[in-house]
Amino acid sequence: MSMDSQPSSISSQLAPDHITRAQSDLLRWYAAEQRDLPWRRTSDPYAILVSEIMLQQTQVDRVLPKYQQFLSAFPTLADLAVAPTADVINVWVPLGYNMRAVRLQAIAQQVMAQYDGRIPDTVEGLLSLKGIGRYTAGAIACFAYHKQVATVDTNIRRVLHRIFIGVEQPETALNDAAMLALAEQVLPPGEAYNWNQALMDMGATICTSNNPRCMACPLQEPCKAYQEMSQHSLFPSGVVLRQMRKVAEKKTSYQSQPFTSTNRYFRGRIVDLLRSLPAGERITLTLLGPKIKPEYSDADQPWLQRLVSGLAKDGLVDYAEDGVRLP
DNA sequence: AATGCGGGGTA
DNA sequence: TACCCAGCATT
Repeated sequence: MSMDSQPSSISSQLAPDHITRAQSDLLRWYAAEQRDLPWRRTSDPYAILVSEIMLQQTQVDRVLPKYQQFLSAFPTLADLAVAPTADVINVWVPLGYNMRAVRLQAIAQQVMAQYDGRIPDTVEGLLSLKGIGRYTAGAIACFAYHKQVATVDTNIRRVLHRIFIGVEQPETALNDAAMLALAEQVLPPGEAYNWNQALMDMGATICTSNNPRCMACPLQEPCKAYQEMSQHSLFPSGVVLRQMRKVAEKKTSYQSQPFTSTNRYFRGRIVDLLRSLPAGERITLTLLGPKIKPEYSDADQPWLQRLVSGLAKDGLVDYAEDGVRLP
């Protein structure tokens, strides 16, 4: 067999006892140390959906209060589907990535229309909803419907790499398909829910990106990265990882403009300004400009118009002749 | 494969 | 300051 000249299947190199050891160690740790999170106390697919959209690129601590507020404002999928979009955008502050709010409501509307109000329970069905990618689809299938599916987010990617491959280096990075294959290979039968949650708890509290607490880690023995680093006396690991990141970053380093001059910054300013207006009220671009940019001049009008058009295209604002407002 | 998209917390 | 984060869609 000469088929694996490519490292296309890292999982074929994994020893079965290595896998089972990592599984039992991590599941035992999770049983004792798991975080108490509200979306782990429910299997309401709608609540899980809300939590997963909020958690995209957003830390748990920041989602916690907003999760409760959002469910109070829109207790069911049907409530969310018929709510004014402006209300949804208003509740979203300050989570950021405001398009998520619009897409979440669009998902609710699509599920009402196409799925009789029932959120799909398969990865394939979930992927048909705009705003739900492979991670979120896997998470909802697993956490709401207890399907035995693997799913890979940034935490799980990092933790699996360190346990089963070693310290992350540019050459050892797996592409998405290979990483998902690894995640499927090591998924403990019948334990997908606990395993996926455990990997994320591990990544968030012990096996962090820059400064992992390896000395407090319950997987020292089965962890390839730990063995690697201890062999070369590379602890404390945070120093090593940060150093490696610096080297990797050198290649792609570029001079970026200050955030407060970016498109993204001003989009945020505009939406935030519109949120402060009385419900339904529009504001003209001429009045809007100086409110989001102190040194605004007439020459900036085309710039502002492009900005607002972009927001309208994303469904974040309602842009008409006589001004702009939340949709 | 690269880019746009928010915002707050942290070293 | 720069980096980080339960990603996704678009190009």
